[in-house]
Amino acid sequence: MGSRLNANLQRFGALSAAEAQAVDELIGASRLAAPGEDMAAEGDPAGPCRVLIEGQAFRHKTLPDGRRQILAFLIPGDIIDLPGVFLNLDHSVTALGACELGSIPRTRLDALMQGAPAISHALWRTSQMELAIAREWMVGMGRRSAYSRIAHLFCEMIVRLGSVGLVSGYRCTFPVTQQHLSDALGLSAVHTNRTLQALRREGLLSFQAGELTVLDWPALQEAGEFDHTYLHLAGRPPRQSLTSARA
Amino acid sequence: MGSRLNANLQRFGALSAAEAQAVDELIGASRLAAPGEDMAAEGDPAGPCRVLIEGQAFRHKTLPDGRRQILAFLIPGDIIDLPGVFLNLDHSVTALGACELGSIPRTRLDALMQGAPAISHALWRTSQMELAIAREWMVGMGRRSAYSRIAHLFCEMIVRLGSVGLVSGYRCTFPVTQQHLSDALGLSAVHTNRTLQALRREGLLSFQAGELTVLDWPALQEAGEFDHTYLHLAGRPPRQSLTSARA
DNA sequence: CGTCTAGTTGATTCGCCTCAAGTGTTGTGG
DNA sequence: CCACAACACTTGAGGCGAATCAACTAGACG
Repeated sequence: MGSRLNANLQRFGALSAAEAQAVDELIGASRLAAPGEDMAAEGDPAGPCRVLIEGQAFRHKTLPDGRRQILAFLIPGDIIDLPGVFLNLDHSVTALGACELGSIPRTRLDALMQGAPAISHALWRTSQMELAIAREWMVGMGRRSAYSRIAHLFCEMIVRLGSVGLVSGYRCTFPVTQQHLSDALGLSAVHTNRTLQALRREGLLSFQAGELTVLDWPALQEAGEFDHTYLHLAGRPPRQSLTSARA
Repeated sequence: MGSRLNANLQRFGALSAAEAQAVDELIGASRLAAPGEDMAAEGDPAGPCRVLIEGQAFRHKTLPDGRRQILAFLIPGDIIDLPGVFLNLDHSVTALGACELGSIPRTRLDALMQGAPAISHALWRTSQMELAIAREWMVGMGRRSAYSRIAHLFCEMIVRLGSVGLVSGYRCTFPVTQQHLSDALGLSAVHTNRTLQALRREGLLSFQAGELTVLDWPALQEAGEFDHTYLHLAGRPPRQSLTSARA
């Protein structure tokens, strides 16, 4: 369903029925990506613009000696190649679990960005939201403790996944290993492990086998100094469970 | 001179003469900001879109207890309010030295983003470049040592300022205190001080009174693991001095 | 069953932080 | 012209958070 893209673009404000339909028609053939597959690599020239329809992925840079920094997690509805549309890609994108990808022809995209102001604005907003998330990550890596950082990331994923209907009962799929978490937060795997244990011990969450369950949402937010406003999702922490297809 | 904006937008690719003129005519009245003045604060609603014509500034978030994270440095030609055009601002912007600001009416901006593909694309590229810089900062804060991070930031500023003609002889104005550097890099002021001393001791640079001079550009790049490609400036490290007005 | 990967644990080390003074410079008012 | 703030920078001492090194366990898989 391409309408995941619609769900994404309309998180900030509704599109008209015609526009929404135009968005759905954007997406051509979809294809699958296997877990761990590199969907894009550093230096790739501009190509088609792909959308993550199902599954999760991450952007990352890996240094020559193996150190890796994860830059963003992508969830259904996110646009993979927005950076690559205008500049050469300066990082890689790898699938976490199995992914389904949609593809938008460049000509169609260009046409809409020129001719459909509402869609163009929606694309701008998603791009600025990615920047807003990056800024919050910088605050975390620069100024927050490991404990806070981990809590904050989990809060963020709950709200983001919730906004596209992938959270129910404070539970969601987040198929990352502790090593992924470490690389996203700038920590060692050992320290991430111990800190995760502390979060579990305090009863804030459970996290195993790629499934995250928040057990004490207020406490987790406080631990992470989490304030959802930077996500610009009109204050939509998961109050009631937004049960959704195949959550 | 509004043409600083043109210099910025055309760093990636030329605009036609007519487009360049349209860009220059975008900017209405300019005004001055005093050193340390907050030019925008967290939570500000969308307003006019301002451009930094002269001087430098920085984006930052300050936490309730006083910890501060600097998110970006803005240099002449940079657009201050790009994040605020589409979403409420989630951070503050403060002048470093004295600044001159130009202002673009929203209606004019919207019209150009719809009607002038080349300008619209140039805006997209600047936005994606800001994201690219943010990503590189994440790599630094997550995975690089204090020594590397400082070196990297200085390399970045030299290349960015060089791309708008504000570097001559590997020397540029960068009016930040050690505290600013610390807040940008996620370090304590004490440690920044000691690490700066190391960089000076090794003869890589001099940095005092807001003026940066790179004494050993190859060594500084190596120390910072600096690879300019993420800046997408067509590999323009400052070879020959690009002397410029009032540099 | 061996092998692989993810997670866990302990011991040790170190990069960076915090606290606490002290220096130098600038600006300001008496 | 001299206190004296105010600020940026510097230096020393001590401590903690997180890294590193090194096993070891447990489940998944062929």
